[in-house]
Amino acid sequence: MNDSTLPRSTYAEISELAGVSKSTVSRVFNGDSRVHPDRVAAVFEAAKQIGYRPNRAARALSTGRTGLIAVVIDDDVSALGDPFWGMVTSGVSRVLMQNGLQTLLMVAPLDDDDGPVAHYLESNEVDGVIFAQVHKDTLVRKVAKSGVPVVVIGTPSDDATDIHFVDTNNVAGGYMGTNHLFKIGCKTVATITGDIGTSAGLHRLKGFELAHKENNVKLNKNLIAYGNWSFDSAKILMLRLLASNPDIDGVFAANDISAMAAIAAIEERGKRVPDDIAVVGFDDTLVSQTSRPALTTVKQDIVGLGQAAAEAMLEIISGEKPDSRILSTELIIRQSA
Amino acid sequence: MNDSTLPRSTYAEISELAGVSKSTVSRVFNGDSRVHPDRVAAVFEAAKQIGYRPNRAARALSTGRTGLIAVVIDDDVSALGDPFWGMVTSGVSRVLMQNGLQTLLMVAPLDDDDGPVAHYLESNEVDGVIFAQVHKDTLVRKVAKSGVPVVVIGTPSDDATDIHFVDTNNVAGGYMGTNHLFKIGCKTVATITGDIGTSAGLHRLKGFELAHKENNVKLNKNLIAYGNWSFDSAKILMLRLLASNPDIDGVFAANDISAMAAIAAIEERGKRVPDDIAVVGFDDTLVSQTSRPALTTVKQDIVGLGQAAAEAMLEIISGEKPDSRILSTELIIRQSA
DNA sequence: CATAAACATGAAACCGATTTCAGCAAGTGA
DNA sequence: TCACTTGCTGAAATCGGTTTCATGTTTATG
Repeated sequence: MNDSTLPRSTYAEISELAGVSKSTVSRVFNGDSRVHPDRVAAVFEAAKQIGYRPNRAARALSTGRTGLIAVVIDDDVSALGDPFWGMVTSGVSRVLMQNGLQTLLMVAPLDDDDGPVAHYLESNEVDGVIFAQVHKDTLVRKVAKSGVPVVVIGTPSDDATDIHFVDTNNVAGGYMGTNHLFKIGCKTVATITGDIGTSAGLHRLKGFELAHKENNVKLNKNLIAYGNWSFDSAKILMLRLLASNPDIDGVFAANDISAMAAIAAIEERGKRVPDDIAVVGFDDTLVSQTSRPALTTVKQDIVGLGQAAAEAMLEIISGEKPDSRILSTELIIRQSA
Repeated sequence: MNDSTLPRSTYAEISELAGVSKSTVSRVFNGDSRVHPDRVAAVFEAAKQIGYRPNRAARALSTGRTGLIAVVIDDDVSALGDPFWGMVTSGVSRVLMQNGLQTLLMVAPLDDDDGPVAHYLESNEVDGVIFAQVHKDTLVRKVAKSGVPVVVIGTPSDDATDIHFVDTNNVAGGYMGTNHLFKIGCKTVATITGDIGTSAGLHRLKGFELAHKENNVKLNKNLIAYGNWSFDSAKILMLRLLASNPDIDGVFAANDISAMAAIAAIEERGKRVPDDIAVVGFDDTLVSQTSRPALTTVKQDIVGLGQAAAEAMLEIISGEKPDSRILSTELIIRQSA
């Protein structure tokens, strides 16, 4: 059954060695203040001596808490190639680990709210769930309703106000990027959106529209191309935009990868960046530094987003009701605009 | 204690509803063939009716298996920005999930073989550990010795032959990339290595050297620049190479990011890629498709690497002793060489 | 000084599965 | 028909912690 090569160590052994009961051992390890200092010392000493390691399964069984937080990432192709999610996850993992919790990673389709993933999340196998890249929030709502603490990275739809979320200020970011294009003199600014089924995609587009209003530029719907974060879609869209609107002199792309695609399309049509057309991206991932021309982009704190989500989760678990957090963005000016 | 909002469901309830004992319920769920078909049906029917969900903690406590596999990724800066590890991990996760196991992600420094991570891994909290990005294998050896199944992504040092590993054929890949440069007519080929403290970095360099031998080109040690996978280090090294060896006409970079950096450095010095200097990368991550000129690179199956690691882990757990697997590489010719 | 309240502790029940062991029923062989 | 497998089943022990409850000991209160 248990055939570990390590010597087993249990409360029973500590209790024997320290001359106290299992109950007292448990109290000591859980910081119960009522135990006499001498016993506390004896227990710690005994534990150290036999190299005690707690058995989490046993603890989980009796407390109902597993010490695991699931991070659920939507399993579509774009999730894999984009370093974004790895960075978010490492931010989550770092904070959780510092607090004695472990990160359970689930890369799975989120549109199935009755599949194995849904069952797993609802079954108290984890103490909380952090959702990322949400298109549909039916699964999120279902899990939240089952009583499991939930934090969403991104902004849930308006009618899910009871769900805690952490997000980048994508409206401000979209505004910032677009506004920069107007400020450097662009007259005809197009955008390649992200997936507007996600809050990030939608909000960045809102920021784009807001910048038009603030700069008293009439919004031309023909200059909005609806993409899905991917290089291929963005490139096709940019080529189309150039064909139908030859006077474009600025492009705001909803992520760095789309911006790269836009630049590729623009140069393919014999125009130059930034001289003929300026391009602004979003994310400030590695590509924005490594591309040529280096990409002017709206920076978001990706690792910080993961950390904030984990911190929110910790607060919720400890019974607090934290406010949702919106992280600010910053314009990084390089060469492309 | 257990205050889930879901109705609790246990073997006891099934047993009552189905009119059998808990023992029989357990046998049914574990596929014990001795149970009478009628009872099996009754148990499944009862389970479905009350919406039974197993409690993994309870199972873990009595079997000693947790159903968790840890993926341990070395926590240095390069791990974050590089999409490589996210892709590997998603490959692992997919295979494990298909087999009812969960992926526990630990992003942690691997040089501490007596810290909390080490203790956790040795404490039978997980059924197996997959290590990635290994510089030093002291922790790996320690965990393996403690009796926990271990799979390494990468190749461990020669004296750790008992540890199972899964790797890309980096020597062949390095050869392939370098050989291509010779085949297209390059005479003076430099390389920017990865971290040669890792097997991947070292083996790609070996492949570079091998290609020289096969092409009867004398190896010039001055053309080897020792990098660490990062953009910044690679760019500085490339600038140095150009300064000291003005006749370089080909560069093999140990990863795509370094190749991007090399191209940036080359163009900064007023030379053109591939006309003046051809550049080959390694990985075939997204950047190699999105860069301009598009990067000629050695493709490795990154997701497949994760999948292979997970499959090896499954075999080890089920008592087999699988052979270590070496995945092949493929040259993807684009524009940069 | 008597009584109540606070404190410190151990015995035992409990969490929800798995597994051993014993026992009953049916089938086999002599 | 008797002894003996073989097949199927349930009671009870077990995994390693946590928690309740009862008890003995101090300290505070009137």
